[in-house]
Amino acid sequence: MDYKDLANAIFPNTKEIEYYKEKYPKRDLPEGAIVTRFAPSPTGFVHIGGLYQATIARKLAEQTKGVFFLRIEDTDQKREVENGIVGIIEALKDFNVIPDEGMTDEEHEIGEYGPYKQSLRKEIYHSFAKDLIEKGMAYPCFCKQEQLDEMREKQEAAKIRTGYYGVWAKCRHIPVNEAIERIKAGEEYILRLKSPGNPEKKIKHKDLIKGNIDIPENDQDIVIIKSDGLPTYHFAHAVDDYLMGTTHVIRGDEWISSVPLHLQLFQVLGVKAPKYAHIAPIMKEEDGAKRKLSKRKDPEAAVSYYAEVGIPHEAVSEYLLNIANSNFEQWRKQNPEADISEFEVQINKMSVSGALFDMVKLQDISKRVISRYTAEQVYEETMKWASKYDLELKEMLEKDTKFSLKVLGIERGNVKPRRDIAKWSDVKDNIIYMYDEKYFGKKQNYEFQKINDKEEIKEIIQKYIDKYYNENDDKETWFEKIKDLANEYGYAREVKEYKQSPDNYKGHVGDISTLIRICLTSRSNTPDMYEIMKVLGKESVIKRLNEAIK
RNA sequence: GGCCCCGUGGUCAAGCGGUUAAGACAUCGCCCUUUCACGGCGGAGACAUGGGUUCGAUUCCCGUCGGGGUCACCA
Repeated sequence: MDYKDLANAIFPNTKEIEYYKEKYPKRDLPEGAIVTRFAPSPTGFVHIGGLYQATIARKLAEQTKGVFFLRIEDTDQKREVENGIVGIIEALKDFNVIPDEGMTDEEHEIGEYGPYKQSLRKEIYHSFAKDLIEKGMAYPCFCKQEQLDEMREKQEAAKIRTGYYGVWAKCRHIPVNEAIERIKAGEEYILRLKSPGNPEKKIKHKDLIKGNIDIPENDQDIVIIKSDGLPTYHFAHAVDDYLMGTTHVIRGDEWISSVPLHLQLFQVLGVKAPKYAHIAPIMKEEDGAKRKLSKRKDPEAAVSYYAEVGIPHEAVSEYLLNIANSNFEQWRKQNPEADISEFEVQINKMSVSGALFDMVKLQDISKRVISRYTAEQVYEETMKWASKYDLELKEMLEKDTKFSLKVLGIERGNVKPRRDIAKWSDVKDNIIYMYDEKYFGKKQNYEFQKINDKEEIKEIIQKYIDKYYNENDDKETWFEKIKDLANEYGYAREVKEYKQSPDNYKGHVGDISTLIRICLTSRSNTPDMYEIMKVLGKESVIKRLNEAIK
């Protein structure tokens, strides 16, 4: 009895690994092409850090005319979530991260290197596991969970390294014929790697982001096939990324400590390992301590959050690129109109330590992005958002599209566009006072400023309506008239005049226009008042002014 | 605890033995301006710490401190 018999006892009918090696030939790609992937578990939830990795991976593949694929890592059935795959695909799509290969919905996929869902690749893993057993590099382990726990306790008590290795790896030394017998007798088992590593020695690993790191070799006999027949992450990673021709593995740096194991796996499999780029996580500060953005505690950890509050996906992508390569900012300054697909990501410029997530900065970027939009784009995007999250806003906007477009177009499209919308959820509060149906019928709270004497207000506004306001005036005339009005009531026509000799005046033209602004909108801060009056139209303007002095 | 990574203003970050230590966001002041937003100008604000190496260290080495990651039949 030898390893071959053992292998056959465990996997009586699997294909030879040669079969798979031929089925998935080396990819025919130009020199230097990067093949990479995003490989999430199908929980439906995409973490901002995951999107970050996927964004980088997507761009790297694109830049080198390589391939970016989506692989679903569903080897842990406990974590399965219904429609988890679609959730991920949709989330990626929202941010314009489109895989070249991989799952396209819960069942379908594109690409020649599939299946792209690990649970469908069981036989493949079995073939490779069998090959390892034949070579004496893997073995069945019959240890029960309790035995493992007990072992750990002993190790902890003795203050030595925990785990299944060396003398602790009891099943490693079970004779082949005994193992076969126990398997035939129906005893439960899993498969472990017979690690050839020596922790006294260190491997030198050159990470694309972190640079040189020396880590002790792995000597843990980790499990490669679980009792449900599915592989562990580590084994699946090695087999899949070999077969799928992955050249670069881009993943979170929590994986860095398993690099020795992974390298060893590729080594025992006798295949070339990919290059690794370990990305620092996106962190959050809480109570003075840094920690990873948490799925449970931080709503902003989920990419869906940004859609919910209405931050445009370009803004999120820009922010992510900004964290990835700090020269992005400079590039954006030089190419304000360019599409972000034109920006080239350099992996070696990525930060080695985790950045704190900065919502303020994101919103600043978002304001910039939105300020470049036309009124039509703002309308369209806001409508998209509102129809999901704010029906009142949707109704308000679509009731009179032309009017809404005019409202959204105020101080937009010029050289210095307004920069006051960071997210679609800001829009409503920004413009609601422009809508008569929302404005009237509600008690307005006029917070008068310098001019707050009721009688004086009444007089001034009435005078403005009767004598000065004309909806056909051009901006210059319109403002001249406000100056005249100011003058008539003892307010300086020019602010400068007033500042030179404040004793001669009750105030200046600014006080008058502020008064009109408040009476018109019930707000003291608004965009350009001339434009507002134009958009509102005569009827509404007069009605509003009258309402204020009622 | 073992192993690994990291440590430049509040935040993100340039820097790679000699710099007045960039820039962006935030903050403050001034200017522009009928308010706000925009824009312009300016201010404050940093190399965690102790030892080396060196003519010279933010840059290189070691220790300390601090932060993070990882030690599963989860990924």
